[in-house]
Amino acid sequence: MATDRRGAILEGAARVIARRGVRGLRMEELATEAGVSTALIYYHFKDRAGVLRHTLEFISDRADRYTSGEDGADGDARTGAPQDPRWELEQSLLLEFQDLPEVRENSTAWGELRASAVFEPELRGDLARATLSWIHDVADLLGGIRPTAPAPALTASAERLTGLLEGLSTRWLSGALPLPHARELLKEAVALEIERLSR
Amino acid sequence: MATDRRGAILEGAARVIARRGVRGLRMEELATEAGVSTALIYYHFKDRAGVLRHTLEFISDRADRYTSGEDGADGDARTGAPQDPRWELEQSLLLEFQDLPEVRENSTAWGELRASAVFEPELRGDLARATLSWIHDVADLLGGIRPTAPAPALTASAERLTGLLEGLSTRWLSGALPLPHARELLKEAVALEIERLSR
DNA sequence: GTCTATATCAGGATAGAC
DNA sequence: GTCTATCCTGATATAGAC
Repeated sequence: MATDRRGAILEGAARVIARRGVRGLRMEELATEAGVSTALIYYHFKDRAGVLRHTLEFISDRADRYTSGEDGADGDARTGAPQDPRWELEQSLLLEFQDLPEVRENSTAWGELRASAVFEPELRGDLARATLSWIHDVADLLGGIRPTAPAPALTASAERLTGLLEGLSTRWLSGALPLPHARELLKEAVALEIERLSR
Repeated sequence: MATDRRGAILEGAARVIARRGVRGLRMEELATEAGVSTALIYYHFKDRAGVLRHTLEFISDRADRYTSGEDGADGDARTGAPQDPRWELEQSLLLEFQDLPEVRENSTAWGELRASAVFEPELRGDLARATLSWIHDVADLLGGIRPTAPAPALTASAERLTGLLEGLSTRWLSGALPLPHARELLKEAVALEIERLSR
């Protein structure tokens, strides 16, 4: 749980970003949040942009962790038993729609980074890499469900599902879409894509 | 084309926001862009927040205008002839994926607005209203294609399509998704939803 | 209505001690 | 590695002349 200062700063940054947004991140508020001085932040991360970059990395690692089931909500991961692939896909997508602090932080920060990348090209590289690997993972899960579907079709489905997820997520976080409804919409989309891949 | 200063400021603000984002809008850059002094901006709009409010209003009015076909890309709107409903639906969605300055400006500003609403609850009201009416319009178009589909199913499809559109739009604007590919993905999603509604 | 200053201040960044 | 203190840029906003 990061007793080291560096880790504490990153965790603090994730919380502050979730609260204020990337553009609302103030070095001093972050210092207070993490219980350190501003100078220490600069010592570890060079400048504000450095904080942002490393926080993005930190967040996507964390998302990988909870997405790949190590601490799945149902504890099913403890049994080494192979999961139903469709159930696994749904879970991995629906995990993003939970009202838990860590999930909310990740979603918020992710949305912020995505939105910031529109104006800050230096963020795009990492973001593109993370997105690509996410799409790839989802395509793999789809491939587990429809082994005969051609790769490009799997990728396209994964792009739509993850794109929809991002769109709905922002609506959720901005209070425009209740969580259960978001989950319903996404589940139905999964059903449609799976059906499509069997043709 | 707004020869008056006030209009020039709003047009300039739309351009600057598209370039720098809502949070990157600097009063001085706006002044230069619009060819006026900063003092004049404050004279007309009171403060930075005032500029933002009026610009967003300006932008959503403009989006209504081009979305409702007055200057459709093909000029088909001049003939009073009833359009093919599916073609009409695709057009109205794909209009958001064009690399024209005005469209880019509107999409960018809309994305910014949506992202800002996550942290600024006072923006949520207008945004929710606009979103709802958009969803309603799309559901109507879907109803024109599948007249027998029940209303809730139409709404759900419209929510998914508009949600996907927003998600893909941000990816496009952040350089993660080429425009033609975004269009393909969206078209296929339309096809899937229409097919679904016929069951 | 519009401009040329300029006051004011927040916040990013650094120096230097420990 | 970490802190205290402080500098200084850049951005909002205002005063006052025309």
